[in-house]
Amino acid sequence: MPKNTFFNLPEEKRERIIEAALDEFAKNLYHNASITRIVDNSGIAKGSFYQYFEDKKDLFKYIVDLGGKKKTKYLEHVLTEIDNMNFFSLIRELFIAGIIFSKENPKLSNIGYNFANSTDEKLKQEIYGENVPKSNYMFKILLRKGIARGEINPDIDVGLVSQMITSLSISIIEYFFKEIRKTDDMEMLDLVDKMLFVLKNGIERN
Amino acid sequence: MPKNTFFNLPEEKRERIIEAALDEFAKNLYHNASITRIVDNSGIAKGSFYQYFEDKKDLFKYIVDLGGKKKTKYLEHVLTEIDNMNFFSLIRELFIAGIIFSKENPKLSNIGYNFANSTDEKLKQEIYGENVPKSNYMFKILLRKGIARGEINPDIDVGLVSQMITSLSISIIEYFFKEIRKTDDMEMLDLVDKMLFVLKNGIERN
DNA sequence: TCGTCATATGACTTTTAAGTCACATGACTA
DNA sequence: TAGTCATGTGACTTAAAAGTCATATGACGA
Repeated sequence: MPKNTFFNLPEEKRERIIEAALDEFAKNLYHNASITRIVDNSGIAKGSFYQYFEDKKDLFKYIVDLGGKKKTKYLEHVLTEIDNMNFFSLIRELFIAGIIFSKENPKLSNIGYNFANSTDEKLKQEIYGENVPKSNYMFKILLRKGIARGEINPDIDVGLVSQMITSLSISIIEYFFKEIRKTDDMEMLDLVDKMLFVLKNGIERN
Repeated sequence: MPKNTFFNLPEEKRERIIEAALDEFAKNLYHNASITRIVDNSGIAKGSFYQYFEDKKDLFKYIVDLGGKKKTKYLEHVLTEIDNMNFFSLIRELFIAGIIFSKENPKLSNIGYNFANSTDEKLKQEIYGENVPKSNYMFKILLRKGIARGEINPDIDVGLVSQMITSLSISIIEYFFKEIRKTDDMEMLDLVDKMLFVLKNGIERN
């Protein structure tokens, strides 16, 4: 947790520091990111930084947490509908919310994605603590509900398929940024629907 | 390219250096990996290292290339069958070959995977040069052939689906290591077939 | 006006890395 | 045997990072 001094700062200054940190951590993985550069780019003194944060990890955890909370905000309205919508509609809304989050918060999204994929398990433990994000787990629950309701083929391997969907949910964001970029939202919705069609029906010609 | 001195080394010593480099680069991303540790762990002097390699990048490129060539060896016998096998059999063999490569070369596989996922485009350009691996592209070709042969639903978005398959081909390796680990090969084949079933038929209950 | 306290500062210390270089070694040649 | 050349060496140089600390500032209350 940042120190009180950080939260006492005038908002404009706090934003400047967060912006510089987002830039730095979006461009560099944790170990390669430089506090010196963050400090230079936000126009504060090195010493001041350590008035606001315990250390580099403290800042990084703050940023990762910001991202997690913000992403949760994008997803939560979907998850309240969990008992009112069928499986594929839920997944559709989750994918869309995920894409919009990444579109509106590209740096936060990038930082979270890179960190989640990093292999430094010790650092992950320190940063995530109890809050390890497990989208796998969420999809497992949704799949089980879907099977119970008769929407999903009960013969599937739920563990494997939830991993597949997790991986597709990331993949669609990558594809979106790589191939579509400055699109109108219609194209994005079209992409999501195409992916869901494949997930529903497969690609074999019948 | 390593210098001639490196290739003139007795095999045992060369292997020691490669082993130490694999360890280091598998544990740490490029920027965080330490030549000093590689040198210590392989029992050679710092100065000797620079007799063998131009610099850190030279070694890393050599290791990444090793991985690429080795992986190609695992895949190439499948690709010679491209006109004799149907789409799903080809994909099946490619997935299996990929898993076996990762199983038999976990460090090389890890290094390649992490590097391919890294965001340092400048470094990627320097390391890959012309040889940027594009498994997407391979799947695109296979999909087009599959559509031409009437095996694949012609309405799919080939670009999107090839991205999906690329992502699944990585996902299955992750799942294999996470959930199955010390398996007999039957379990692995079962996993591949389950994933392919979903890709073929989707998960919706009919 | 004076004193106090939270905040601001940047030169400094320490650590760790990549890469260099003057010199050592030892096998093979004339 | 003497000389040469490829190879081996580790202390050294340079660079860049995280984190520290003695000191400065300035707002506010008495």
